[in-house]
Amino acid sequence: MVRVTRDGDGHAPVRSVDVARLAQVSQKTVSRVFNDEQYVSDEVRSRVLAAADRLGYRLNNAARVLASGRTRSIGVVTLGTAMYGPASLLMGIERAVRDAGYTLRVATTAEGDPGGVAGAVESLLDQGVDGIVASEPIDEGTGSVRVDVPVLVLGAPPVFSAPRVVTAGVDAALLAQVATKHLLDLGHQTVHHVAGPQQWFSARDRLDGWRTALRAHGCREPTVVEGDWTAESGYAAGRELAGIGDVSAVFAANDDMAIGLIRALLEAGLRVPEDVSVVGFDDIPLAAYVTPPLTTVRQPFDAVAREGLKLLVHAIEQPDAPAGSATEPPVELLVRRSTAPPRGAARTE
Amino acid sequence: MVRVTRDGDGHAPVRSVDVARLAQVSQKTVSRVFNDEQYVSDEVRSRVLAAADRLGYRLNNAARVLASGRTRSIGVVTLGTAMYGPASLLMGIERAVRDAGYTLRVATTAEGDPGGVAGAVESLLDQGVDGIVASEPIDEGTGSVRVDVPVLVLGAPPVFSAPRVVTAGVDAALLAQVATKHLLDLGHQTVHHVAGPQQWFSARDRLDGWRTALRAHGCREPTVVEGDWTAESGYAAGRELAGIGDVSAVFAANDDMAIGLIRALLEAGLRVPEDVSVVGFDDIPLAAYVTPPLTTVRQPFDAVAREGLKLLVHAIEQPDAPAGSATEPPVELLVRRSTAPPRGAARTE
DNA sequence: TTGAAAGCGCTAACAC
DNA sequence: GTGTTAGCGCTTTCAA
Repeated sequence: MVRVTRDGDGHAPVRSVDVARLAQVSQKTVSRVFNDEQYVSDEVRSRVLAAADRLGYRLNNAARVLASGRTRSIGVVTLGTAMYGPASLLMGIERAVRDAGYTLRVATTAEGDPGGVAGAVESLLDQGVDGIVASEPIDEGTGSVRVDVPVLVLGAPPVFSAPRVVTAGVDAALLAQVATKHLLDLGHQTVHHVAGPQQWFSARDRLDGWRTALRAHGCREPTVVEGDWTAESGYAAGRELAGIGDVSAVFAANDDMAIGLIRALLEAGLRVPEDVSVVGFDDIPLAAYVTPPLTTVRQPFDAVAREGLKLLVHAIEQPDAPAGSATEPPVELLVRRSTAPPRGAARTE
Repeated sequence: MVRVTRDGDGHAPVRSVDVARLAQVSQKTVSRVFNDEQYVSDEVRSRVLAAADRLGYRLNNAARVLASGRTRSIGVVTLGTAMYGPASLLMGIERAVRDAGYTLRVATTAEGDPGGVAGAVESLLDQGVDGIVASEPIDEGTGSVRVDVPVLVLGAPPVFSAPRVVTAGVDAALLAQVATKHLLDLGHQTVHHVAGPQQWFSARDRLDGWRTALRAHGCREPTVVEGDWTAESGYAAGRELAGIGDVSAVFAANDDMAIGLIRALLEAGLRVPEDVSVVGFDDIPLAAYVTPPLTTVRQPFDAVAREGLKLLVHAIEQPDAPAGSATEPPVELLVRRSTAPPRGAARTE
């Protein structure tokens, strides 16, 4: 199913001088018009625009970048996956970048790709960007990468050495704590945890939050089962937990794993939430529609991207001004139907 | 949660002449080394590399693009959403672009954004790209956009006027037909359809495939319910269908809507698949883990992106050679637990 | 195998 | 308000 259409070629490369000649003005005036500079009379402006339109003129970006030293583009390093979290963050970044008047360059890293983040950053730098966004970089233990443009790190500590490193992100530990506390408040003796891969900073934060909540309630801390964010790994974790026997509440580090987990519990003959309560993390669009509808905490990806980018653009455009700070987005716990008080209420099993 | 680190600045802009001076060669020789051209002795090459390394030299991309007229970058126009389909396609494109030795520029359109695709294409052209990928452009009825670089259209007819327009995509109609036929073969009298938004070509193709299958079996064609790809709209469609009464099988145009649909059926007291069978479309990673596990057809996003990009790169690099053609990916129907023979077997209700 | 010269198309700094 | 003059840092001839 492939069609190919051949079409006229031979386009004459139109430059600003050509437009200038036709409009009977200097080349610089054309430049002024196309940069929305002041000091151009309306009459000249429209003459230039008309000429440009007639010739099909388009400003040459490479020449502009070379002459000005500014690319007006921002590069983002992200994990090359369609998983809801990373993809949402990427889309939020794209929107924010565009709103700020920049263009976007993307470089992805595969998980396990050695020197992935560092390599991706190098490639963006080669392409020429005014700033870089590292979206949920995983811990590669590479020490730090030297970069000469401002960097925004989303969802991780500042692992770069750059003129300016700005970080933003939700307080994942706090969200995890809220999720865990919800289960504890329901009366569960303790809460098991299906964690994300521990090279991810956000996975560690969630684990920390879970642990904090348990300690605050003086609960014993069950062994953690580690997944890889996929529903499949959640399913495997679910089989493992179903085998243990005394599991009454589980906090999964993301919704996908929570859904896989629930599936495994169901297949093991356990009902959710009657026998086991499950809380997820992210609030993916499907969370409210799976069976049972999933209780979870929301990650405000858009807000994080927007806030972070504001800081980055500030660092790019006012290199000497102090950076502002991102406002903390509100915590949202969405209680749906996958959680309930433990069986037999206030009775120990 | 924002930390800012201030770091040394004052980087001297190192140019190839600086490297040349230090290595005691001409600037052109430095250029040769960095472009992996031949006719450079090993000794000179290593001297240049050493000098470049010492100075921290990095080739200026804008200058290179300006002088060569080639950007070695490809732009992609995509819908700015984290939905599984578009996001998967984007990730597949990114990988394919990188493998082909190009860099990626992204421009998104919001649905309903007037002149969205055309505007996004313009912006990519302004940035300078050697080729453009239109990923599932929706029908804007804008006639055609004039572009002077090759264009790859994914999942839609060639709506551009360009030197070369190449299209690739799965045969959505065929997949939809297979999905529908599966239900019919199970013994269902007819199959209802929850369609995607009809400005999407792929939504229309799925509708067409469904219709074709029904006709081939001589079935009556129930009224179509149109959703917007979200689980929420699938849920709404489910409530509507549950009200009808004689629905025994439904083909949803994507998995998200199928999941929302199932939720609504369940809430209306209908069991899936005992009372109603449901088939989705996409095979999202969660499909196998929701309850009940969803029968669906798989969209091979990666293969489509890879095949399409091969054609695009070919069109960019050999403008005069005939375009090859994409090999059709195999159709995959994944029968899971959301489909079964109708209640009461071969009996009309 | 290496080098010299001439732009690529624009913006910046300064005149008028 | 508008024009002039220099580059930006590279690749492309063409010589040597």
